[in-house]
Amino acid sequence: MDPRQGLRLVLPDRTLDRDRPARPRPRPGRPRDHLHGRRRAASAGPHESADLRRPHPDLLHLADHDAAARGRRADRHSVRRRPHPARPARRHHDRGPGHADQQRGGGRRRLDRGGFPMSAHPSPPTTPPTIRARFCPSPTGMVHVGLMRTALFNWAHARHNGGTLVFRIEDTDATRDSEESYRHLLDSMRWLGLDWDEGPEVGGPHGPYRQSERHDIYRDVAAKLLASGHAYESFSTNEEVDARRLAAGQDPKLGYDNYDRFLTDEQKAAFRAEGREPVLRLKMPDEDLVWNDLVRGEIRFAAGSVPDFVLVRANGVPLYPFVNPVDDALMGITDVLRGEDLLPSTPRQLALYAALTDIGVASGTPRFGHLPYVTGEGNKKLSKRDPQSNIDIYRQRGFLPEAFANYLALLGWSIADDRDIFTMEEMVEAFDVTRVSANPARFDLKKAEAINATHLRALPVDDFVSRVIPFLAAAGLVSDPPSDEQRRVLEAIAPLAQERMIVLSDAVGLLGFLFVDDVEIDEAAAAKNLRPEDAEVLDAAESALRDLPDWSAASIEEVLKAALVEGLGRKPRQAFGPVRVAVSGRTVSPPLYESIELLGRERTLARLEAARTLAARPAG
RNA sequence: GCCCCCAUCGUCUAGCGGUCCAGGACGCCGCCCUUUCAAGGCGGUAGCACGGGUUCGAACCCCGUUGGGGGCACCA
Repeated sequence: MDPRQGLRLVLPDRTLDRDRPARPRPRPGRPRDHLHGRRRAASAGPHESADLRRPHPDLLHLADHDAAARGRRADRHSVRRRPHPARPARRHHDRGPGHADQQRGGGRRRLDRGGFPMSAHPSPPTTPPTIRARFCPSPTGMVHVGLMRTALFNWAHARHNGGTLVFRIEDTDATRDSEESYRHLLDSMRWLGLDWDEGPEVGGPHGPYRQSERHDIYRDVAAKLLASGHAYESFSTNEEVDARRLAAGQDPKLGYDNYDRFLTDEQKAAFRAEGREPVLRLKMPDEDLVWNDLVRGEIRFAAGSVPDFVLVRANGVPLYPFVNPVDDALMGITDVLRGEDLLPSTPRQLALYAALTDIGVASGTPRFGHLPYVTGEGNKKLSKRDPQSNIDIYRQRGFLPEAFANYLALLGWSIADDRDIFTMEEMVEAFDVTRVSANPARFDLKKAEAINATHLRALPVDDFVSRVIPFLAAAGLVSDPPSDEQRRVLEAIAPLAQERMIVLSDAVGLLGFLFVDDVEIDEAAAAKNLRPEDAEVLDAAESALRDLPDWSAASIEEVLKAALVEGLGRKPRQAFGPVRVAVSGRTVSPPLYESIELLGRERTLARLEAARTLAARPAG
């Protein structure tokens, strides 16, 4: 898509006028809602849409929002919330005196709490806006499990509410971004089963969806912010700021001191004459910045605690804290679900949104929800350095995407108090951001494996077979597609294999012996079960099987028991151990008789013979 | 240093002021089943960080302490 097109679509003057707050008749329900968000409407649960979409006292919501922006007490203007029909709000996060009354019985975690972002106008909407969530990673390096958990929750949130998921690529940092990583991101999304309604490769009305193609848009918005007085040019160097703070007896760590807000034209001209180019900073409002976090409740930053921040570098390159909200605004994002690490930057975004709304670029402030960290060993957040954080290793080991998503979902969310296995569909049906936990969650490989094993066992045989084939093929055990004979063997062994596997790649070790001419016998297994005194077992087994007329698991079991247990007087454990190792090369295998049946007489006898030779060797 | 977030078994969680001497899952331990390994069945282990309030009643609400984490860029 042509970058200019996006610019034309969103930034012409009439667009700016369209939603001006001053205008008497706003348009609460956007026409484009008809294009999107209808997809899942039918599958949305019976009650939650009411919660999200019911007509609401939007004036009060607006007051709510504006109060926050103005530093008044938001709660004073809030409405008592109607309890959720199915589930009342669960906690009260409000802090400080004077909040309790407002919250009692209502809770602050209802979705409608923060007001409808897109309805910042003084007339009740006839069609409540649909939810527009987004996922906007930057394509640097490998794909992180925490990142995909964020993607999952955004996806589930959008799908549950019959909303739209926008996928945007934040590739403004050319030095770190790579095309390879971009492709990898899309691929990982698709592997996990997360689809998007707007974004790369699917398009949409708010493109382009890669920031690298949107520079003109940012330039334009920056100019408007400057012209309207919301932003100003700043010439101070870090050294100058530090010096000023020191001189005032303050800690330089306080950061920028808003000094350049008050520069006169003469001063600016003087700086330019020196050859200095200004950065563009946003003028932060002089009030508390407050919002009602979807997962954490009310969060407040005191007025003056956040300095004026840089929107655009001196060299003209726009920065993430500027570009991200601008895109969200232009793309009509209503719900921002992102990592907890971004929480401290939210007050700046709130201020930016207020400015963008004022100049007509945004039509309100979205709801924010800050998802807890995914941590590794210890309590540190899982870093990109940690090999455990790379989603590829799970995929390569043969985690099922739906099982991995299931586990990821458990990192901060639960479907019920007595259940933790579910499908993607069930997650969509039940997902409620408001019930996402605020505590960091440790990534537990053991649990992830257990969840995967459960999903694996539940797979229909043919599904299991087709998923396991690529792994066997990669190991050179079967062709892909497999031959008829290979398929026959696979289908027969599948039910027995499924309950012995944790990940798909386990099939290589577990089933390999069925697809080769000669097994390689594991040394430890041989040492344990192919000793000289075990030779008699192999002999007896061989003669019992040589002329067995009916080569079936049942007959094999019958003659083997007769020959080894009754004939040799061995305990079952001693009787079948050597045979198992001879046949499969390992001490652990699928059930023996079925394995022998599938192996066939010829290979079985040959392996018994070969093992016999091995066992007869003098120990050592 | 400043700001912010978080706090229930080892881990992930349920808990929404009485139904909780706290429920589920993973892990771990034991038993049963059993040709191995699993699966399955049964049982067990283990937790409300601490201190003050509020209340007839607190895991739950408030305050504080402690502990953990994160953020404080012309990175994203």
